[in-house]
Amino acid sequence: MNPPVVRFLEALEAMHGNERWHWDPETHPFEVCAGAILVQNTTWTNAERAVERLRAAGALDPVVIATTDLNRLEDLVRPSGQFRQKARKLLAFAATCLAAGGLECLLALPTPELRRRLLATWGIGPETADCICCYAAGRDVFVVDAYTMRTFRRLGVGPSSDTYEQWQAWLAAAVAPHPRWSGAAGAARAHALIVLHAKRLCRKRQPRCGDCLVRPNCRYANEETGPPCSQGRFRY
DNA sequence: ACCCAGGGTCATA
DNA sequence: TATGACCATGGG
Repeated sequence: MNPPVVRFLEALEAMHGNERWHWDPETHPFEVCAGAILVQNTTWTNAERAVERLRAAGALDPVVIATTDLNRLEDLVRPSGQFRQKARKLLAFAATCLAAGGLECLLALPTPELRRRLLATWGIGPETADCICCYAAGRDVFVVDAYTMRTFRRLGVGPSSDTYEQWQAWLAAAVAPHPRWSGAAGAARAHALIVLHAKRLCRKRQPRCGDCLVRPNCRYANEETGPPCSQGRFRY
């Protein structure tokens, strides 16, 4: 276990614990999967528009997706950007579902096999696969994304080697066996908090270090040539 | 009028 | 295996 990392997560809980996260446990698994694909390299607001359009069309379902005309699908997911690619990615994921005997069967597979099948699906890479494992299948899998790497790099901690797998293993080792942050629920909670934190305070540009409880322990916030930190006028 | 966002694929060397 | 082009909408 890595105490500074655990303390960091506790601080995130204090700052963002009351915020709502767009994938609560009752979100339908297919909606989570579609969202994970549609949010690739875009903002959540754009992805959410596409999800709502799919919902309105009754297309948050692998069978419906698989039987929907490609042009129609492209039109539905247009607001998420890269709509031609993403329409094909949804089709490919729907095919993976059907090949497994349905979404429920796919998500019931053992984690290694589930991850293998997701990664073998065109359009699904490590991050999207782990997002689905964690939030749709409820597995003990850490999601590594741009937010995760940015916040931990700024904090001044991280794996020695800068690959996706190294970050993932480092995170898992950093929290285990802490009951609150390890395990499936812990991994999901930690990632959700990191995303909220990176969006609201630890932003790429104009980070609001002045509002951040972690500031005393953050390398980035205390650099001599300091980042442009705003002064605190933000309440928790 | 820029610039970039919670990636992934493909071509090239 | 490493790097870069490409995808494309919407918000700052």
